[in-house]
Amino acid sequence: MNEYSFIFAPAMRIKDENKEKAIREKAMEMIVQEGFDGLSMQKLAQAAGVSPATIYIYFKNRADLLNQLFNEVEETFTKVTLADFSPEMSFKEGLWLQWKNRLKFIIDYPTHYRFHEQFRNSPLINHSDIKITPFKENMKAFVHNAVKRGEMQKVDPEIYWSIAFGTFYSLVRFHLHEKSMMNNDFKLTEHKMRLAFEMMLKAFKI
Amino acid sequence: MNEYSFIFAPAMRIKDENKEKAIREKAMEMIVQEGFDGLSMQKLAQAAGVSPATIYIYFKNRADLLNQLFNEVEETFTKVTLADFSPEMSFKEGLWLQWKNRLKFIIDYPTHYRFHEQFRNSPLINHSDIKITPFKENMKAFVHNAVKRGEMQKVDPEIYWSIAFGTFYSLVRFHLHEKSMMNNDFKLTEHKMRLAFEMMLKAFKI
DNA sequence: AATATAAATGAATATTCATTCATTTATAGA
DNA sequence: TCTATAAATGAATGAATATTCATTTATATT
Repeated sequence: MNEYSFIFAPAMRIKDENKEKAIREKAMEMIVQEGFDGLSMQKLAQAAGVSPATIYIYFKNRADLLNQLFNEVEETFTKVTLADFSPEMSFKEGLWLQWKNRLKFIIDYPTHYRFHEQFRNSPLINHSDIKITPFKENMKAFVHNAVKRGEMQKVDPEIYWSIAFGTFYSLVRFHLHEKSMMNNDFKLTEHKMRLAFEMMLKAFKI
Repeated sequence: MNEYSFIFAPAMRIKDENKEKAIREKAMEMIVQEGFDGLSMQKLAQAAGVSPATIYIYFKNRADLLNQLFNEVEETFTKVTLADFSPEMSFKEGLWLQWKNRLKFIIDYPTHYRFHEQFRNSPLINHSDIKITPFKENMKAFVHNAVKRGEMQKVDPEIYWSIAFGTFYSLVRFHLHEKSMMNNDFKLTEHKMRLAFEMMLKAFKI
């Protein structure tokens, strides 16, 4: 299949997109539920209703499968997180939108999020910085504007990030797994998130 | 070997404690470097300079090894973190000591810390709440006292935790791995930690 | 020195793994 | 309807896996 298909008119069986989708989804589910070593190609094939050999039509090998999944997740994450966002927004408004967008991603794609969490620092992933560049650009410009307008004090980016998002992600962890710590049933509602958000903001006051 | 050994005078070859220690250490290193599936019993045996069968003298099986390692780490963590700490301390002083103690743990036992990070939410671990109870008791009393003395506003424990420690652990992640985000060489010095700490504290002001 | 005990072992076992390959199957165009 | 093409497959391969077991080895006491 190439751009001259219509001229040379090849006749070929087309790929069944449902198969690839099933493989991707089941793979993520298995990894999230049983960890990376819980994913065997044969068990995955069975779960996806497919022959083991079929997986190798869509993915070069196990490592490639893993990397494709990871990249897919990062792409979706960036898209959801930057929705309606602009670096020109006021510090408070922009940061709150970030929190809301991120919560949306976690609620809408919980498996993706947990999968990403497992591999964010894994040596098994080829972290190709390129993909998250637009994201970083946006965040950098956003902070720059906020400082210029005197809406927040100037700090190391890591400190900014840790207060603004470290707090948020800790709440998310309570929401998602840490049932044993503290209370046993913490649900991160928008209301609770707002409470934490208002407190966190004070840290940046000049 | 039991408490009546001296009476019945058994004659037996004694365990070589260096062997167990080598197994434990190499196992953690291998897991941290290559992930849980990078740990095979035969490779571990080789790395520890021991026969595969020897591992099974000290550990019932692979899962047991993992659990023992995890428990060992949590024990050390609790000890280091609670050093010199008292729930009677002022909010500011107590929280700062927590940050310092935790940083000390991470600096002194980086492998332990990374190992713990990998398995904190893993289904492979039998999380036996019991172990961290003294720790939770201390923290609960500490917050209770601070609220009573009017040093901080009363908030959900998860929100308190997320601002106070979510911020800290995010800094630690930058320090330990996230070389690709932001600047490429963030070193968490006590000075930078103090800057972040002072900002974070403002969130709790009444 | 002899002995009883458990530590320590290397080789063996049975299973599971990722990947390949010779065939078969479905389908778009002739 | 026929044909060329690539999708899809089930079975096979060989390497690696966790665990076991029949022996051997070291040593504290007699």
